[in-house]
Amino acid sequence: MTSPEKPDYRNSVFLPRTDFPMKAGLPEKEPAILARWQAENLYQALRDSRRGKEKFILHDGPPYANGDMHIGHALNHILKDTVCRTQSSLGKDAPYVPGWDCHGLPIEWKVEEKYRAQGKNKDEVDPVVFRAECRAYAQGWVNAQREQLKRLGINGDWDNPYLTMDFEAEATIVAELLKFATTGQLYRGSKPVMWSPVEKTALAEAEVEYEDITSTQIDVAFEIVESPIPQLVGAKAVIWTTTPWTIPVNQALAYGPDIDYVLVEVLSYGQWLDVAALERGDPETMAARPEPCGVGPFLIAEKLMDRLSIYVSELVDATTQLFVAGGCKGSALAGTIARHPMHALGGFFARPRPFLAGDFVTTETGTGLVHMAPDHGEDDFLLCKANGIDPVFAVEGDGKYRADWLWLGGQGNVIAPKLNAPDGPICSDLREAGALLAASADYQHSYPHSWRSKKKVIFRCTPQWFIPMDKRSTSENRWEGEGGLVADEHDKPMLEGLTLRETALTAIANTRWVPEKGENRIRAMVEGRPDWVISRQRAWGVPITLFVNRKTGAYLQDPGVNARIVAAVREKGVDVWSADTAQDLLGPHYDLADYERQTDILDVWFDSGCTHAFVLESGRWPDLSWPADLYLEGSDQHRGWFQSSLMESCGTRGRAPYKAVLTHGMTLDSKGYKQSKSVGNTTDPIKLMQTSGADIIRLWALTSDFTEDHRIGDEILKGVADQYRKLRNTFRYLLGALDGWDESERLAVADMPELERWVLHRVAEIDAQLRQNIADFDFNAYIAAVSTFVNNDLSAFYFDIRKDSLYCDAPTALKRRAARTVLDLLFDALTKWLAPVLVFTAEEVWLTRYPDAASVHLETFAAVGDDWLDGSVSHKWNRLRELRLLATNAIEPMRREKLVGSSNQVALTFAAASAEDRALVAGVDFAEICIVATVAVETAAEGVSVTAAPTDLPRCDRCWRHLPVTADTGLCGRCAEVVA
RNA sequence: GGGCCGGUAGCUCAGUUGGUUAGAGCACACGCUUGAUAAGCGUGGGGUCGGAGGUUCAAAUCCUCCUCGGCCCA
Repeated sequence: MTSPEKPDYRNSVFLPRTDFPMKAGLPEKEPAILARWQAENLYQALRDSRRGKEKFILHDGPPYANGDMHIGHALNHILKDTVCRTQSSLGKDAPYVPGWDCHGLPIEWKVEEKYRAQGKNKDEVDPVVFRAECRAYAQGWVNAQREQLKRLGINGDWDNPYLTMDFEAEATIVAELLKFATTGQLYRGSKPVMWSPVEKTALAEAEVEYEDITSTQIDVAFEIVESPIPQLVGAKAVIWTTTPWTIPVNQALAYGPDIDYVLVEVLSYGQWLDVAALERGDPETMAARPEPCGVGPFLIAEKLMDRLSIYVSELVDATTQLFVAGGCKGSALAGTIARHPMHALGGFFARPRPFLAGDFVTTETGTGLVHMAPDHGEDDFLLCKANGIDPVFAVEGDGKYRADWLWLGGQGNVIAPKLNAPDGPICSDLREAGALLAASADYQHSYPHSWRSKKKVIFRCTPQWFIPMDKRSTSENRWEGEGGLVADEHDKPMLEGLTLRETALTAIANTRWVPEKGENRIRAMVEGRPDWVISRQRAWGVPITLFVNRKTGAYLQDPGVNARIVAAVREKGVDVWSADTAQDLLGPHYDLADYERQTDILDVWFDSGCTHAFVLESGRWPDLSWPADLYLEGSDQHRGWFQSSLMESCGTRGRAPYKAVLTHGMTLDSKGYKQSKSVGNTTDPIKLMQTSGADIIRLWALTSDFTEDHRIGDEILKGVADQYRKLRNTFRYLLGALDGWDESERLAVADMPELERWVLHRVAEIDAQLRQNIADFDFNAYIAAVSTFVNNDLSAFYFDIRKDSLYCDAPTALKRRAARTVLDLLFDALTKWLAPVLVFTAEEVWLTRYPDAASVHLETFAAVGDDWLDGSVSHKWNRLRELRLLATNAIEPMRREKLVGSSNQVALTFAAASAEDRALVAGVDFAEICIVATVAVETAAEGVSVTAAPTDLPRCDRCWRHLPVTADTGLCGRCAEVVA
């Protein structure tokens, strides 16, 4: 109860007043702000306001147009948006043209799925119709993701995004491919791919699933016909396989160079044999040694020789004994040659089967010797290729051996259990040839199956188009077309005699990688990568528009034909590459009958590798230019887009299409595990926008260390929301304290108290730091700097001290005017600093203060006054804050003992040995700084200490400070004047 | 299985070329304020720096191994 005689001075106090609510309500508010931006065309307005300014070109890596935005997309786009917005805050022109990757298998799949649901087979559908469906499907997801990204507050040219399926883009991709063709940087080779004999098509890894099956395992003897080790000649190398059907395509044997091998004789003595004595070389036993029994001797890994005993006893009789007649390291087997069990058939089967050293050979299963069919295995293919052995394409697309194959020609299917069975044709023939040591249909293992037909798939070599990594460029095949020469210090055309790999490695060295470790990663990958396979046997993509001469096997290189093809694609899209149009595209000088029109399409990575050409260089987006200042994607893109773009650009322009590359890590769940829908540990940004708001997600993205893998989860988001609330309340306080602000209040810095000058000094310091953080793309440090400033310097210190002046001083008081001037400057600085991060909240704050103003996002950072940085003020106030800490520490025990409540009730005694400290405290209103009643300064013998006691002074009824007051009014002198 | 990257309070992050007792913010606990009030201020507890070994006068920091997790590849 207020006593009646005491007037209530509440209404004479200038308390903060604002409509800006403490509770954000972002999910409702953000869409309204978005609508406003859309209505005023913020993106275009920003371009207009930065016209002619220094550019910063971030080139958007295209997400795949398939499915809703997930947290990884959200993070990636928030970072891109923050980069553009912060660059824009510095006054640069930082356009952002978003794009999508639209071709490729996953989309094709979804469309096929739809057909299957209708009981239709993809093969029955006209490719033109099929591609139109794919196009529509991709466009649908482009539209969906576009809305989701807009909702996140990403500022971009959403009305004019780039799509890799635009006819213009498709034409550019074809043109880029033809540049590789023109410079001789394409060749047709072959490579084993996953192949489904049922669907008669190549499969991608994602189309394959693994199932447990039981296969026939066989052990086969290959007779050695030549070897640097004479004892080996005539011996039988034992191999083991679970795919008997690959034996008719065998071309070599592989051994492990470090594996120990033994030559094992099989003795049939018919009675007990002292093997130990034999191995000792005991002469008596040796003399009585029986002749080998006719099978063997066998070459096998020492560790696996027990395997022999399993079946030799069956082959000969139960009394066999194994005798190790010699041994060697695998490396000694180099130069050894065997012959195929079916060598008698002649031709292919009569060729020598060399022993090759393979690192992949282990002694975990089998015999330590591996039969090599380069047609049907990755390891086999690479090892044979390195030794000059090419695939023979004996198995056709339907899984049958080709008709002219000497052994089993026209038979198959190779995945049929019957063909591979122990009593099937392969085993029977091998048995007859005396080469089959064992066969049993009992090997259980996991084996790839087609995701659709559920049938087994095989590895099968098929012809593919490649871009060579190590072919030396020559003057006649260097590309010097448009875009080839760019004025840039790093730019060097692909030099005479350099390979694509060398050019790319140089480009990597000339690129800024953020964080730096990204450079290691991509360099290692480029150093080790094989030739780029650019062909796919698919429908939804950009065709490999090559005509191959049926006689010479060379692809046609005619600028006129190429120009016609590019023009046709530009006009009509990829459908224009068809059998019907082929002759027209070839033109009158060539006869289609002489040429094989390629029907493969391009790897979608080639598409994405061309975006720099289509988007930056084409002029279609006049705000953009080539090369990009920055590419910004997840660290997985070192293998993906960063590399495809690098290869494409190096092959055609001799340098990278980017000056710098920023990578972010993957977003994991709260425990650090990978997010996956099936585990159910995903965080859905779309839901989060509906419950918490986009600004919360944005703040999360930037407070995490996004350069590494980072986490998201409820607890983390709660912390982010707390941090958001602190920032929001700071704005609320600023708005409230600046209520009724009038320009006439503004005071020059020189007229301000030192406390205000200290705040401005801090603003200047932070401004400099933030600019550095922007240059480093270190947004984590950026937010931390702003947050710490708000918490420590403002909320806990400056605001707390200045409440008295703001609430109780007369509006004309210089101190209050100085404080309000600084609050105004702080409002300006903070709003603009946070605008690139809390894009919605900053706008809400800005428009609350300036309802008729244009968007805060058109602004640049607040100008820092020349006179703000002040080292001596900074030094002095840093010390004062240390001394203030002693004061708060001294007050705390009194509070606990209930001697005082508010610090205003405290009388401090400051004792210091240092005259400097004493002068410092005496030279300022230290009571005001500590928010206490009085401060007495004393000289101490040593050190510095602060003691606290309750003050005797009465409380002013208006300002609540303990001061001398006039008895009748209950007011201190200051308040009496203000009230009067 | 291979290459690369990472593990610092409950959470998010700092931690210079090795150099005092490893820091900040948030959260938590306690207290103050009740004129920023579903706010603000103060004080406090909390870490064998993933584990083990090594180098060194000295290790979160350098080396080796192990472990957990991630990306890419096989």
